[in-house]
Amino acid sequence: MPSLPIHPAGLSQPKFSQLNGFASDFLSHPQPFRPYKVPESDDDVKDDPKVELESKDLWDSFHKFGTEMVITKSGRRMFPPFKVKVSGLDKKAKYILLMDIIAVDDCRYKFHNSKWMVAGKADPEMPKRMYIHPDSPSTGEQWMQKIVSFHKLKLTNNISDKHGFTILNSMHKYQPRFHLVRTDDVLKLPYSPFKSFIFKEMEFIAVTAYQNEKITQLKIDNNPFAKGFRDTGGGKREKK
Amino acid sequence: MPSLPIHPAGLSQPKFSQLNGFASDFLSHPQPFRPYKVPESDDDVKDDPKVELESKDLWDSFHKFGTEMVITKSGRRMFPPFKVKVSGLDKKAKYILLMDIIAVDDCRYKFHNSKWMVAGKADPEMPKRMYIHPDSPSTGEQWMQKIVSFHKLKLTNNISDKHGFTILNSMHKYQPRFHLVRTDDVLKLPYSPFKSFIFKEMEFIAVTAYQNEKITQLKIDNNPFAKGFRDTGGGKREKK
DNA sequence: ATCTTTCCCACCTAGGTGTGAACC
DNA sequence: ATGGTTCACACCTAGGTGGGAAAG
Repeated sequence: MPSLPIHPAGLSQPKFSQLNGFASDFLSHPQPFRPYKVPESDDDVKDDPKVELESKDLWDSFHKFGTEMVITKSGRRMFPPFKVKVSGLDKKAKYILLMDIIAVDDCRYKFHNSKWMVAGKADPEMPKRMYIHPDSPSTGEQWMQKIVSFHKLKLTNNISDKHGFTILNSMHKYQPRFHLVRTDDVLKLPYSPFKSFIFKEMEFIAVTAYQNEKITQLKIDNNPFAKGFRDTGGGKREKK
Repeated sequence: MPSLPIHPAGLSQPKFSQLNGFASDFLSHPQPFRPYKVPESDDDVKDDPKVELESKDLWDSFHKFGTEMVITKSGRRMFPPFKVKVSGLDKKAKYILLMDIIAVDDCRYKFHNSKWMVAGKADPEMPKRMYIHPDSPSTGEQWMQKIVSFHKLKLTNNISDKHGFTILNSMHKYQPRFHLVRTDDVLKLPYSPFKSFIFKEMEFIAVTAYQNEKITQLKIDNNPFAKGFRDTGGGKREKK
């Protein structure tokens, strides 16, 4: 066997990526997590995680009118993007950061007379996937160093989706959640201490086309990719 | 501590990513690897890795004229991109795949009278970084499933580069190498069995501007991002 | 003078937006 | 008739090309 002199001049941390950062199926059934802190253990006095939602003001301005998120067959990102600042982690410990999206209630909605109203019982929900942040696992120090972004998560209404996108029902209400798990390996996820966070202002209704024009305008005004639809300056379209 | 019901409906494999897939500095000094196969051990009869260079014909057509790779301050990809098909791995074992680029000789070159000639002794080399494939570590099965691409590697001549790009000397000759390490953790890299591969047709001279117009033409004809410079059809430029 | 490097540019690829008509 | 969904599209962001003038 030839033996070349290799000099690894610097090596990075284990991360998640590919498959759009999404999940495969070897742990495809709901599993309970162990509580985050077990008083008897020595391991858990080392951190006290705090999580702050980025662009809270922007989320609030959407939430005020009733946030809508478009879902498409080919997959659509959320806007605003879900980003958090994390602090209070154990710098040396490894963490996996995840998010998922759960149904808020058992209702189907409709937008009638400029208002969202209950329109019956919810359709059956598809099993929800966990979106593991592609940098996972990383040390507490690395997570706290920069803003953690989940903007690559995609939503779809295609129940046959093979990309690993999050499948939602149109005209149903959802709540994103954020999970912080202290572990160095995905395989240990189900048995590792964790903490979960919910930001009420991130609640939204999934739609295939925007219902509330105030929401449409907020998207256009704030999403750089929709700049082409702005009245002012940059865009080429004029309001009539 | 609130304990939300989490259902991880599928979890993916540990990967590398971010920092452009590049290295940080906690293992920043050359280290010897253990030989790939140790006869006394049980662990090593499980695989017999084979590696095949993708687009070998394209590499050959460049190599025939003397491949040149542009290096810039802001970082430049290689073209053709380095891609391999891997086979003969242990499906269940985990591997980390890496590449690096080493100086071929101790010479500085110049392009004179349409030929590359030695023009003196080489300039001092910067320490070379290992580029760890962002999907690392993954199982043999996953690596063999699809073509493994290192196209995101970037070359630079900026000795102060902070991105983790590979720093090369202009007008010097280089040889990319490919390394296959059987391990599930970067931290174990220096002590894990490995195998290295070299493709002679990937040898190149680093330049800040193309010297051989035949190389320029091959790049334009084959790199999709240079389509704008093609004479034929798609492009808008006309040769004069 | 000659050779090499730098910078901005037009021109691409790749892919994220809401639109509005068509479809169901 | 109504309401929800789909699709091609123009218009963006983001970033990978070599050219050519200017600089070193």
